[in-house]
Amino acid sequence: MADLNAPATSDLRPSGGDRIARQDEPVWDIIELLFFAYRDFVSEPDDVLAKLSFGRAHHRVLHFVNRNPGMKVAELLDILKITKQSLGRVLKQLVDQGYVVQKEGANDRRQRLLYVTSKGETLAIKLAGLQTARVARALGELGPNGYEAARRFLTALIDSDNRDGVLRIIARADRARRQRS
Amino acid sequence: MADLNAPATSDLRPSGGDRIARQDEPVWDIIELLFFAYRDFVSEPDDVLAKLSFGRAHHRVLHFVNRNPGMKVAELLDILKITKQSLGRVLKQLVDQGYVVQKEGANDRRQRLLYVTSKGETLAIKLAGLQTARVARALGELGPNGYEAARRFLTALIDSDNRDGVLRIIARADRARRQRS
DNA sequence: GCATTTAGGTCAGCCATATTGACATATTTC
DNA sequence: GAAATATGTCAATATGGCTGACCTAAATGC
Repeated sequence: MADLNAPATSDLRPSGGDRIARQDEPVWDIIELLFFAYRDFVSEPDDVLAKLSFGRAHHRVLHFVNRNPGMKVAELLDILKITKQSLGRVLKQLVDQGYVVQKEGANDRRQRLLYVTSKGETLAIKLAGLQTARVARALGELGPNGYEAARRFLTALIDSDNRDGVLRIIARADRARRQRS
Repeated sequence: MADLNAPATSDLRPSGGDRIARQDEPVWDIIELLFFAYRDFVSEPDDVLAKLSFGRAHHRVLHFVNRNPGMKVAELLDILKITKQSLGRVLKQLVDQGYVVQKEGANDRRQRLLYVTSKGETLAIKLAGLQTARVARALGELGPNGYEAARRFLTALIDSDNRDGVLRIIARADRARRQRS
C-alpha cells in the first residue's frame, strides 16, 4: 500500500507541506481528486439503484425526502435545481412503486407534502449506509480533525450566496431527526 | 454572513468539535455537503461550455487530454470509465471543432495519441481557472493546513483498489507539466 | 365574491450522455 | 499467417435534463 500520508505532489510544495497559492497555476490535483472522489462516491449507490431500475435522480429525491419528511415539492425543486417536469418523472415512479407518499397539506390543501414509506426509508438508509461507510473509512485514515476539516472545506466550496441556505437545510434536517429519534 | 467557523451541527458533536463515529448513524452532513459542493463546483464550467454547445462530457475529455498530452484513447477510457462509443461522440466533436488533435503513435501506429490544440488549451485553462478560483477561495477560508487536509480527505474517498492508480495519474501529469514549463 | 396568484401536475418534444452488441480496419505480436 | 490489440463506427435503447404550453384546485387580495 502506498504511503497515503505522503503528499503525492510534495515535491511541488514548499516545506510546510501546505500549498502556497501560485497565481495563474490551477490547483490541478484538487480538481482531479474531486472528480475521482465524487465518481467513486456515487458508484456504489448507482449499482444498487440499477438493480431496481432506478438512477441517480431517484436517489437524490429519495435522499432528501427521507431527510426532510413532509417537505414541499417546491422546496425539493429548489434543492435539486431541476424543473418540475424532470422531478415529476422520477417522483411518479417512486410513488407508484411505494417508496414515497404524498399527503395533502393540513393548512394549505394545495400542497402535496412528501414522505418516504418504510420501504423508502429502508432503501434511503441502505444507500446512505454505503456512502457513510466510505466517508467513515476516509475519515478514519485522517487525523482527529479530519471530520471538521472535511466539513469546512466542502462548505467553503459551495456558492457563497447559497451557503447559508444549504447549511440551514442540513441543520433543520438534523434537528428534526434528533427529535424523532 | 453566518459564522462559518462554527460547526453547523456543533450541538450534535462532542466537545472536541470532532465527530466520534456513531455506529449506524449516517454522516448525513458530509453526504449532503458533497452533493452541494460538487453541484456548484461544476456549475460555472457548465455555463461556459453551454455557450459553445458543449457539455460536461467535453469538459472531462478536454481536461484530461490537456493534462496528459499524448495520452492514448484507452487510457482516457479507463480514467473516465465510459464506453468508447460514448467517448467517440464527444471526442469527434472536439476534434472537428479544433480543440483536440490525434496523432499516430510513433512506436505503435495503431494508437491515436491525443493532444489539445492551442485553442483547446486555452479553453481547458479557462475552465480550470474557474474551478481553481473556487478552490482557492475555499482554501483561503480554511487554516494553513486546509489544502493538505482537503487533499487527504478527497484521496481517502477514492476506491482503495484504485487510489494508487489515480495518484500515479495525477503525479505523472504534474511531472510532465513541470518539465514543459 | 370574483380576480389573481400560488402549488402542483401533465403532455409533447428535444437534447445530451450514457448503455449494449455487432462489426470493421489497421497494426502488432506470437 | 493467425491471433490479439487499438481504435472506430453503426444501430438501438435508456435516463434525465430542458422548454413551452396548458390544466386543476386552492388560497389570497381587494
